[in-house]
Amino acid sequence: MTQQSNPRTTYRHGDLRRALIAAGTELAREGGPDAVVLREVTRRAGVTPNAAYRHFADKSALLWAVSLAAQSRLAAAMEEEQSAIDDDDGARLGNVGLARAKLRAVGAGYLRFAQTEPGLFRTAFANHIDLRDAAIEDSAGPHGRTPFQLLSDALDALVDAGVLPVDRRPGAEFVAWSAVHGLAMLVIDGPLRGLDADQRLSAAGRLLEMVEKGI
Amino acid sequence: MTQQSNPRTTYRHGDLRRALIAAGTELAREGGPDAVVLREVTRRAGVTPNAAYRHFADKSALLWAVSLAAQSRLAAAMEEEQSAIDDDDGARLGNVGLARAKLRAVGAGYLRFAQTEPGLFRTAFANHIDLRDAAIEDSAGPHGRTPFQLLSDALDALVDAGVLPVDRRPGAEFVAWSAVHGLAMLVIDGPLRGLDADQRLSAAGRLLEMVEKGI
DNA sequence: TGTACATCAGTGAACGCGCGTTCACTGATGTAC
DNA sequence: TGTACATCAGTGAACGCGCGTTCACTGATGTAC
Repeated sequence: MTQQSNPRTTYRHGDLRRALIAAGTELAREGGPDAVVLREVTRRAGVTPNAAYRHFADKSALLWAVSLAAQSRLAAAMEEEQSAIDDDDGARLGNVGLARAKLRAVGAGYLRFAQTEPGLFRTAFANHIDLRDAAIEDSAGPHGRTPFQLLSDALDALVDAGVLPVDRRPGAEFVAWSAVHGLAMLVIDGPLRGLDADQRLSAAGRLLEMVEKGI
Repeated sequence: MTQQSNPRTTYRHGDLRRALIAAGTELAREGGPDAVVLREVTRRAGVTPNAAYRHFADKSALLWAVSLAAQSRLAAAMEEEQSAIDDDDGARLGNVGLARAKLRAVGAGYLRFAQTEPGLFRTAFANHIDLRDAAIEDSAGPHGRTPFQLLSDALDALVDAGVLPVDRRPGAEFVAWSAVHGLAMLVIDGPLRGLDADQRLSAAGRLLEMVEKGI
């Protein structure tokens, strides 16, 4: 687990920057953004605290990098959910059904990630980062799309399929995102924590239904 | 501002518990839950740090009390928004319109509070408190209803008015709350921070519209 | 191919800080007689 | 009404802790000749 168990043979580390982000991500996974403590990160990387300053200006720069990594994993979870829709489904559902399914997958992936990785989820939103910023390539998933871009893509597809009127497209990502994000927050951190898996799934289904109907 | 400017003449404070909660609430207002630091709270109350231990078991008990106070203010903001609907409106809108307006006011009050008091808003949700717990009277607003109860009341009224089918009532608070909570979080803390007042208002309107249509 | 040397990633020790919490105490208040 | 006393809210001093950050350093690496 720790780098200590796999000790450096050389004086130099080799890829400390990556190792620090990895250790920080692991800490974030376990305890959210507050758990990303510089000294503990370096400890896990098997390195002196001050070594981190060769790679990051300060602690907040490190946390920022960890947050981007968390966003990237969120994007990956969303893509994964989408790719579970295979070609057969596509043929069966038709253009309209497929577009709906893709949007639903975006939301489902988002909610699944929040529930299975609450620490990373909270870290992704920790530093007041603007997720819409497409320039931040480190926050993208396997296919190079950020979480926000994946949502936008799905909404665009909904317009292309003729499901969503063009004049309702602007601003649609805000309300769709809000609904899904809110449920995620209430379930992992907030007053809906008590819900069991079934209740959560049904709330998620009900919510995605509301988004489809009300958007 | 500080108790120092209004120094105790007596050895005993008189109402330290209340004063500590007030100071803690002020700190939460300024910087969210992390700003509620025991030593700073006592400093503002003009009292030694250890004096707090006469009234709270430890720091987390103090933060809990502050969080309840924040929830109470949230409830007050929601009630305030509702009471802006006067009798004239009621007569004009009719039963159905009034029920809709009341629900909309719940959401609008929630969003307004999040935007004008982001520190308190975040503190209200800080300690993994179950907002549904009706027994916690300290979190209620002026009329003795908690935020969750106000939402439930509004949804019940929607059923009574025949707007919301009875069989869609169960679980409705989860999705309605999620949508509003999500927008609040994204706007105050998250990626929608950049929105100006107009954009926020329009996003809020659009969101509440989605809830009404999709619930 | 071998040696001298500049580079710069990581070391080791130390700093000041503010935190939450504990201890034995003091002295204002309200009550019993 | 006046005095003795128990109560307990707030004091003063101190603790150990882990944090982020800075300093002058060391020694592995890659490059120039």
